[in-house]
Amino acid sequence: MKRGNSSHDAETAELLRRVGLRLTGSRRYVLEALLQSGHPLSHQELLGRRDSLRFDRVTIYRALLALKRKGLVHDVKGTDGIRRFGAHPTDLPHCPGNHAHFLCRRCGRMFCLTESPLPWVEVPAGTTVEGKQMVVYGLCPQCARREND
Amino acid sequence: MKRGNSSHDAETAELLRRVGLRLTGSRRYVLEALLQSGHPLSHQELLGRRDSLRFDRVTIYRALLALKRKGLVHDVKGTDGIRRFGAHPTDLPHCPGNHAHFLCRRCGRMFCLTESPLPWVEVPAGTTVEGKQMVVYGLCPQCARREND
DNA sequence: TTCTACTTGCAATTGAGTTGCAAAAGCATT
DNA sequence: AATGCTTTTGCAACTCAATTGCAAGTAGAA
Ligand SMILES: [Mn+2]
Ligand SMILES: [Mn+2]
Ligand SMILES: [Zn+2]
Ligand SMILES: [Zn+2]
Repeated sequence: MKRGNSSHDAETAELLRRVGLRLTGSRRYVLEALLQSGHPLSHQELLGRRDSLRFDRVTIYRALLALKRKGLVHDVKGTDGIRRFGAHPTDLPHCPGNHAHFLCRRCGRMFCLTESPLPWVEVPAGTTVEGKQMVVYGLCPQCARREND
Repeated sequence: MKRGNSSHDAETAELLRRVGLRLTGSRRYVLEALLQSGHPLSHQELLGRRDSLRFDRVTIYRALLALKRKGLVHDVKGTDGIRRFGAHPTDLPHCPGNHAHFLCRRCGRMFCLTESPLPWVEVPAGTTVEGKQMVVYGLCPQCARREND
């Protein structure tokens, strides 16, 4: 499968191989996009990115699920009901998304708040905790400026 | 509009009046249900509760929105994409849902973790924070027991 | 009782995400 | 470079939460 040649191209191949995933066009594209974008992306945002290199919607979903299952990306369900996926910065060995995320209600962009690790949470005895997520929402700096034009 | 006579009946009327909402059957029913249930309820859970007293799905949605707008309930969007609403315990004067919530991935019940207030979160300069939510997910004690039967 | 603004029911619609299946492609092997 | 097995892809259909428009009904004030 043909690919555009971009900065993380070799890196994505190496990452996919390392976790035992086949190197396919959609996976390289999605992982690449998540690495380049400085912030988590929704399925919808991933669909429209380049005019060449078009994949089916379902294929993008399945690529995301594969990357998630192998721990290459983390995901957050926003207060808007939309799931966004972020690649882990490759310099940090294991940052499995255990930080808060900010969601702008106006532009819909999500940002990792990597400086805000999630707190320990006390749960009732017998409860099994499998994960947690925190979403802070409001207006990003850009949108806050426009709001009071 | 006819109503079942239950424990919080007078209380709901008083609450609705206090915030300037008209006393309608659907609002009294929804608020009552949220007060009685010890945990937040989804729209779907609210629909099936009694056989008498049937309201349209959309009416239940709109009742929830009204209660939310007036601050009588708080809401959380679960990692399963379903929004759940919880009444504020009336003894606490203002507990606007600023605590973590647990969501069981098996039975779908959500619980308020009122002992875990949400932490302060640092955001980039210029950002406007309007709210935040934290969802801890896994298995509730009941479901955890059944999982290894 | 009357009036009016607000609320409800119904039908249609949006949009995220999932499922089943046949065709296509990755990759290890010959 | 061809073989063969397994995984992945594209397509169409589907599920399900939530929203919208509008006409009919109702709460609450006068
Ligand atoms: Mn993140
Ligand atoms: Mn709560
Ligand atoms: Zn924004
Ligand atoms: Zn459970």
